[in-house]
Amino acid sequence: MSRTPSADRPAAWILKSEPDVFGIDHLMKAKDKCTLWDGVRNYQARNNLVAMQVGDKGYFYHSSCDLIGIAGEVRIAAVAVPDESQFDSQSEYFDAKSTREKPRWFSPKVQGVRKHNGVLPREVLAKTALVKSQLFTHSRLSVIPLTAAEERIVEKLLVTGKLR
DNA sequence: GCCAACGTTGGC
DNA sequence: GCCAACGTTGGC
Repeated sequence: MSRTPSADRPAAWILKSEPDVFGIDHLMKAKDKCTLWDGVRNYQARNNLVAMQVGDKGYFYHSSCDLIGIAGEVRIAAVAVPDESQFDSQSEYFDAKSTREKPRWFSPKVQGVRKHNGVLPREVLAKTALVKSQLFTHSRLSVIPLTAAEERIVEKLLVTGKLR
């Protein structure tokens, strides 16, 4: 996986999580507001996690819940390291085909920046050009890159108070 | 709880 | 290498 600097890199990421399991509140209360983003077991999402660089911006997205949408902002605090849970036979994320020499799954360190003053609902995002983003075209992908134009749309919606 | 989308697995 | 079966995700 190459790490080409700036130009064609995403302007921001969307990180999905179920708030009942781990939501923005959990992140903001964590030590240093940091967590290792583990448990992702999808190759496309994995590739996105590995492409993340320190300082990258992300949006914390609540999925599979009452109020689906963007709930906060995060930043990447450290590049991805092998996801420990893949080696743990007791873990639900255990992967028997993964080895320490050749890990399959990786976890960047994600730090909470802020919890928004409400949730920017998915249905609001759906009314914008974001319908063309992978958030909508790849509904099951849990780690999603945003272009600069897409990020601007999100920022605008946040500023204009489309929160619920 | 249902179901569509879609990624993964395994038989051939 | 194809493709049917199966499992999972996630919106509704």
